[in-house]
Formats: sequence, C-alpha cells, structure tokens
Amino acid sequence: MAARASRQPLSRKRVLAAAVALADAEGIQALTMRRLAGDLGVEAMSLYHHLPAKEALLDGVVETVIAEIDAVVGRLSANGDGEDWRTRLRGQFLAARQIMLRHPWMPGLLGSRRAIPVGLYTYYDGIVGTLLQAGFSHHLAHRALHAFGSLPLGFAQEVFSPAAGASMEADVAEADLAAMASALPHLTAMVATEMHDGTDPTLGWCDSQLEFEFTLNLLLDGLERLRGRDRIRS
Amino acid sequence: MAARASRQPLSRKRVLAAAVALADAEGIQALTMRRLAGDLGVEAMSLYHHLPAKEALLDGVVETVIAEIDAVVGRLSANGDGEDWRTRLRGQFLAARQIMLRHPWMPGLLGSRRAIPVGLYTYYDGIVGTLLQAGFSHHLAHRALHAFGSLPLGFAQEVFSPAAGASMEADVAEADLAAMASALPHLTAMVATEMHDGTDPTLGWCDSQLEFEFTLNLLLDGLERLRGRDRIRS
DNA sequence: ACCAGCTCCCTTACAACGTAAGGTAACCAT
DNA sequence: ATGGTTACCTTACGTTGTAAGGGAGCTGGT
Repeated sequence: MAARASRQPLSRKRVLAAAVALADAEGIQALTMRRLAGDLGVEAMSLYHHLPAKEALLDGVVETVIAEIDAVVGRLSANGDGEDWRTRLRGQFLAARQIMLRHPWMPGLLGSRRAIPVGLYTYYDGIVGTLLQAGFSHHLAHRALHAFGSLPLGFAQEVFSPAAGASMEADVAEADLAAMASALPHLTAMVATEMHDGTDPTLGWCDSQLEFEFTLNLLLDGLERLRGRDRIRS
Repeated sequence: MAARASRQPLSRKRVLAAAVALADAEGIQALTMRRLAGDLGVEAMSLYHHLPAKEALLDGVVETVIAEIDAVVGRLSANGDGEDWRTRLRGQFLAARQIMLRHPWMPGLLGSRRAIPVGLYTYYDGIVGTLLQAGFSHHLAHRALHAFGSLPLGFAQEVFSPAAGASMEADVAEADLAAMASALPHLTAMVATEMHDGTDPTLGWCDSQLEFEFTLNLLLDGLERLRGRDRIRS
C-alpha cells in the first residue's frame, strides 16, 4: 500500500508517517507491527529501534495528526486578529474537522491513549487564550472547555456510529419495518420526515457538516450569553 | 474474582453478567475468553455454545448495560408526567450517568461497536417523544439529538482522559513547571485559578458532576430558546 | 428397555499478535 | 587495523481468538 522506499534509513518520523498512511488506507486494525514493517520494506523487530513499543507507536500516530492540526490552526491564528471570538474558534474547529475527516480512526484512538501529546495542550492553550481575550473569566473558560468536549478536534461523540445507521436501514429494508415503527414511533416518524439526502460517510452517524455546525453554534451562542453575565458581574 | 458458581448450566445471560462484572472489576482489557471462562468455572471454548464470537460477547455486554439504563429510565418516565421537558430529560440523563459511572469502560466499548443494541433505540425514541411533546419540530428534535451526543448516556467526550490529568500533574510536580507555564500560559493560569479540589475519578478528566451538569444545562437552555422560535414559526 | 441424536462442555491445535534475546554486518573514530 | 556503536534481521515465546472434533449425559421415539 505505502511506497516501499527502503533507501533512506528509517526514522521515527518515517515510521509514524507510514503508520498514519496505513491506518488511513486500511483502518486502524490493519496497523500491526509486522504489516507496518512490511510497508516500510523492513522486518517487524526493526521498528523497535525507533519506538519502544506499540503503545508508543500509537502515541506517535496521535501526536503526528495533532501536529498537523496545530500547523493548520497556527496558520489560521496568524491572520484574523480582530475577529469575534466565536468566529475565530469556529474557524479553528472546522479546520481541525477537515483534518480529522481524513483520519476517521482518530477519535477512537485518541480515546484509548493514556497520555495526551503536548501539541494538544498548546492547541487548547490557544483556545483558552481566545476566550480570556474575549473577556471570559478563568472559571467560565474552564467550563467552556469541558462543554466543547471534542468539538475543538472537529468531531462529536455520536452514539449512533456510521455503520449503525447503514446497517439499520439495510435491515429495515429487508425485515419488518412495521414492527420497528410501532416500537419506535417517534424515531421512525422523525427519520421519515428528516431522512438525510445522501450518504454522509463522515466521523459519525449523520455527522454532516450541518449537524456539526449546528451543535457548535448552539454551544458558542450559549457561552456568549454567559460571557455577557460574566463580564457584568466582574 | 466472580463467584465460581458452576452449578446451573451457563447461559448467554449468565455469561454476559459475568463479563460485565469482570470488566468492572479488572478493566475491559482483562475481559478475555479464557479469563471469563475461568471466572465461570469453565473452559474458554464452552463460551462459544452461547455466543458465536467475542464481538458478540462485547455486543452483549453493551446491550446488558443499556438494558440497565432502559430499566431505570423507564421507571423514571412512569412518574413525572407533567414535568418540563428539560427537567425530564435532565433527570434521565443524570440517571443514566449514575449507571455509566459504574462501568467506566462503556464509552470506549460503545464507540467500538459496529451495531447499536435495540435498547438504545428505544431510549432515544423516548427522548424524541419528550421533545415532540414539548413542541419541537421533527427537524429541531433531530438537531437536538445530534447536539446531545453522548450526554443522554451520561458521559461527555473529553479529550483529556482521566489518566492524562493525573500524569500531567505528577510530571509537573517533578519536572520543569516553569517551562510549561511559559509554553502554555493561559492553560496554566486557568488551572492555577481553578484547580479542582479533589480527585474526580469519573468518566473523563475533571468530569465531575458539576461540569457535566453545566454542559447539559447549556445545551438544554440553548434548545429551549430555539424551541420558542420553532413554535412561533410553525 | 434401548438407542439415536442433541446439547453442553472439553481437549487439542493453529494463526496472528506484541516483543524478548541475541546475532550480524556496516560504519566510524581512534 | 580495531573496537564500539548503530541499524537491521532471525528465532522464539506467551497470549490472544477460535476451528475441529471428541465424549458424557439427557431426551424422545420405538
């Protein structure tokens, strides 16, 4: 899958880049030491001269993608100084989302990590900076960070996974649609009325750009209202 | 760990209950076929007479916990008929949260499932019902579901995992706090001002009850405002 | 009473995984 | 030249999920 360019002598960076490429191409479950080594034209054990263990590999993969986000967001922050805080953050979150869409395994992988790469801390530091500059108290900024959850990384925790929607529709087409309609009256009515136009093979079930932006705006607007109160009180 | 009551003849239900108990006691990574069989006083391969594969085991574990939530939420819904929609949903989400706190591996496991148990659909159907009854349009109800994300299950997607906070503080206590303060000025200032009182070994970093409820109220209030507009327009 | 068949559980074995241990060949400073 | 370091390889082990098939005990038809 990845180029077998075994000329230059392998390095942590090259290994991580190949790992990201492999995960993108064939899914995170295809990312095994032997397979990755194969893609690099090398034996599995050779990887251990650049990474101490597979956990470190995965940490490095996360770190690589976060660095990608940091680069884009940093470029974004350079311009747009006088923007409204909401515009600024929305721009950053949506930019991050574009990157995450290319690495659909990231949410799951990130959730399984024990340690967070520094790059992510610097990203969040920038967010807090934006909030403080807009007049948020430390307290409200902290609350806002929690409320954002994973939105800064451009994905929403959806309990209905992408596959679930597809499989459900397939099952329904085949089996008793009537039974489901009676067991789940409101849901089926809603889906019937709403029925998404196309396939949205994104980060989560129905996680179209529109849904994401709606949620994001809902939160940003809610925080904006609280910011008003916050400034008055202080 | 679990009682070795190998008298009654094993069943899907008994296997799933033991699996949940094992995951609770020793973490999801301890849930292997051999280990689970051992806890049940049986050999690994015997489990395959009740479950076709490990994936099915995990599906069943998720299903079991969801059923637990459905039971509690159902009991909750029986009373409280005249409540405000926000009060009603908040009560349900917080009840679900109490259960999820006893199964901290659930968020990750749920995220890795390909199919969603029916119990979860019925839970969400009830939520939609509450929203519709409060005057939400199908469209806004749909949007609300997405905005809720995993809040109905009582957890928020936190990118800073529980371990991250702890390890960071440990590292900091040992190493260069000054360097971090200069690299992450806003974050360190915020943490210094906010510094959580105790340890909150919950579903996510700093995911105390307070943070969760704040986020929840922020969303509910935002939706309430949109509901007003929604009803006027229609 | 018998015995075929089914259910439930066991034993054995295999492939894939992460990785420990140690080998070898190239290179580099002395 | 030589001794050490580096980068990669070979072999092997323990753990995982699970395929294949064996055997004991219950059950129902005759």
